[in-house]
Amino acid sequence: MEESGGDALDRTEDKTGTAVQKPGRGGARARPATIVDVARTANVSIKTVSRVLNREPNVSAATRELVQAAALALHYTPNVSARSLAGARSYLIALLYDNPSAAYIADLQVGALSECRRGGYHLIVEPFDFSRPDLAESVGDMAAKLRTDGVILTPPLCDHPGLLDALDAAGARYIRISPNTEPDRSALVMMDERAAAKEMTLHLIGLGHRRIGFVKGHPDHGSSYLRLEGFIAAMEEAGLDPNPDLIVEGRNSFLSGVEAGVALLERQDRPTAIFASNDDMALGVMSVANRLSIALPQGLSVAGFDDTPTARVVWPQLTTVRQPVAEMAATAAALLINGPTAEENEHRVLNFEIVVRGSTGPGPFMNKA
Amino acid sequence: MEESGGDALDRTEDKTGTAVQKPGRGGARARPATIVDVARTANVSIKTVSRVLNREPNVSAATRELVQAAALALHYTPNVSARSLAGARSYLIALLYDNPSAAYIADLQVGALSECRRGGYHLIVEPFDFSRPDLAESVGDMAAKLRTDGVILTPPLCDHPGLLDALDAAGARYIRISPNTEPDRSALVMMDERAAAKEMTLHLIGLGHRRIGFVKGHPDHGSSYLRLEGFIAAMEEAGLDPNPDLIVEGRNSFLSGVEAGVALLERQDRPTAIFASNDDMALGVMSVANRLSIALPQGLSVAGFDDTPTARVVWPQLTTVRQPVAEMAATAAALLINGPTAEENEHRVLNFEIVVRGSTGPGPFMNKA
DNA sequence: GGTTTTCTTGACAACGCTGTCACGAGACAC
DNA sequence: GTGTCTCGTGACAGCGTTGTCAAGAAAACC
Repeated sequence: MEESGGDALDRTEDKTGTAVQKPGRGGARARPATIVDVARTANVSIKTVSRVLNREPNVSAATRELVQAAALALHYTPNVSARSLAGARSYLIALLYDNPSAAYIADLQVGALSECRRGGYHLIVEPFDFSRPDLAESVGDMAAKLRTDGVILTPPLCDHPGLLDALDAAGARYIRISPNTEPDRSALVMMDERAAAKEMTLHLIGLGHRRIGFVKGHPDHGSSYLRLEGFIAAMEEAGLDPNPDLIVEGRNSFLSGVEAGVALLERQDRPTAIFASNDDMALGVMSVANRLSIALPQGLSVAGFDDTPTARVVWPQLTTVRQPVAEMAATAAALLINGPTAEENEHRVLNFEIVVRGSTGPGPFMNKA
Repeated sequence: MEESGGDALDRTEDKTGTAVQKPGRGGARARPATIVDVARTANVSIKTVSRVLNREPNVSAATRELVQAAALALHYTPNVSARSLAGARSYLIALLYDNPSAAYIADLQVGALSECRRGGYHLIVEPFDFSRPDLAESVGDMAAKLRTDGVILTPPLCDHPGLLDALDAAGARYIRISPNTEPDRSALVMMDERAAAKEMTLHLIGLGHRRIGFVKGHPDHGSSYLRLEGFIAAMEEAGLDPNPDLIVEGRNSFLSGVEAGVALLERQDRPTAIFASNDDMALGVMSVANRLSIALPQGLSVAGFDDTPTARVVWPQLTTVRQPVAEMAATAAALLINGPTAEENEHRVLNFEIVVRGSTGPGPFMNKA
């Protein structure tokens, strides 16, 4: 029955200098404790160990403690691959993106990872080129080979119809973050972008601005339209006519912001405030103002959207809208980990925050009381 | 031959109310093709399929093609978990970090992921808090449960001695990026930071600057010392005495850069150029100059280190050192995927690049010819 | 007290793949 | 023609878990 003799898992704990390192190939990996070891130590069946580890019901308190003690003593950690192969869960969540913004992705990861940790899950990141012709196919393959318990889809991937089909076909669960199409197709986590853009516009109007320029976002991004809608809604609500000449289209990049800035600021009746659909473009506008020696915020107010790290690092610091990106990802991960809830395609709407910094200030119609 | 009948993947499309949904668990996922299916289709044994897929020798060309065709037709992708469980490789690489810089991590990922794709590997990202007391233990657990084929360690984790011990004990292969301690303990990928700092300093000197300020990096980061060394070496090589009063310590953050900038620029004999050990601090210095109405680069040259995205987005754009971060990660991943080479603890030194932009310009001693 | 129900536990068969070993068929030597 | 190699292939046993099912023990019922 024993064979417990030579088994004492050879951790390298005892580095007394003798270090009997296996000679063979460099690094012959030490065999980690398995569920069998734990079962033997606790004197129960492996199935019972499995039950304790998975918090299944119908295990006596005494047995449970016995097993837990054994697992702890042996430093046992269940092997993810074996679990995935044998059971229904893989303890893997994939985060898919095709997004040029490092900050955005990093924030997403922070949020998703914090939830993964809580649930003993691991996060696999997979960038995909939105314009690849075989995008849907390769995402489907990924889902098949990894058998992830969930996929988090970020813009713009979350709006790729073929991709969603492929995921459905593979039977993969997924949650979309800030999608713009087919809202009822899956559970999703989003922010009210329209309301945020509206509130930011009202902030500018409240400062006394009337001639306000707007830089639209990339036409491929659905949120571009929502943000524009919010802008227009605010203008109309304030009784202002949004001048179409002051609405120019950008492509979300710094450079396109520069171009937009030139178009808006070289006009004779140049706006006294400009609201750009994202921070990078707002920074482009700011650099143009700088070149034209227009002082901020005295000569021009500029507002952005996203609260990228750069927003805090320029002078003056940029007034912008903070998206709860990490929180959105955390919510998505939690939804995936905890499985489908009562509500099938749940929609979670998270709160934004208007961050007022130095780049916006009183305009010509400010009521100086 | 058949079995194509009842298989038609049960989309939830038809939510007509009758919904013959398998009663048990919701969402019964469509079964992807397995190696058995391919074997049956190609009329060979599963072992032969395995051989073809793994490019093993001793398979006739005819058989190989037969199997490949079958695999393609069935859209077969090997299951990662099964491979990992049965074989020696897990096709998983872990990227470990505890680094506040989103851009740095994003670049690392880009590089590592590109190599992973090539080799059919997947990347698992795992942030770890450097100061956690149980850091080493939890990293060891991770290695045990995931059985990754390799771990990429980034600063500052790559210099945590206990962590390296734990990884060694778990028998995990790892490669460190830009480590500062125990260079011979593992394979590593790095850049010559000292040479880069030296070259940047020479650039400033070449522009005619003599009184050059230096902002040191965070004392916990070993690279801080290397960069300082490079600065001093350049000064001495040019016959200039590095004035200790013009060398101030930062903590790698924008704010610490602001503090350093104040300390340096409010002096009576303020420097005509400042070289900061990273971009964030350089930007802090720039914002101070801005507030003090010192024009760049006429009144002051500023240089950074890292080439963060922000460096291109400020005005004037920041002269800085580009680290090949993505390339370093790609190299590390490739090293892990392709297994140990002849050279045991290989050291790969990659090239940096001095990126001259608008924030540096001629100084008072510029030779106007 | 006998019967039914509930709880606790373990045997055993997957999961989808790779590693090991063995076997038959040619190729080559003598 | 016999023996020895090499090549191409397949049987089969795991890898470390979970799911299913059955069985014994304890509790609850009438």
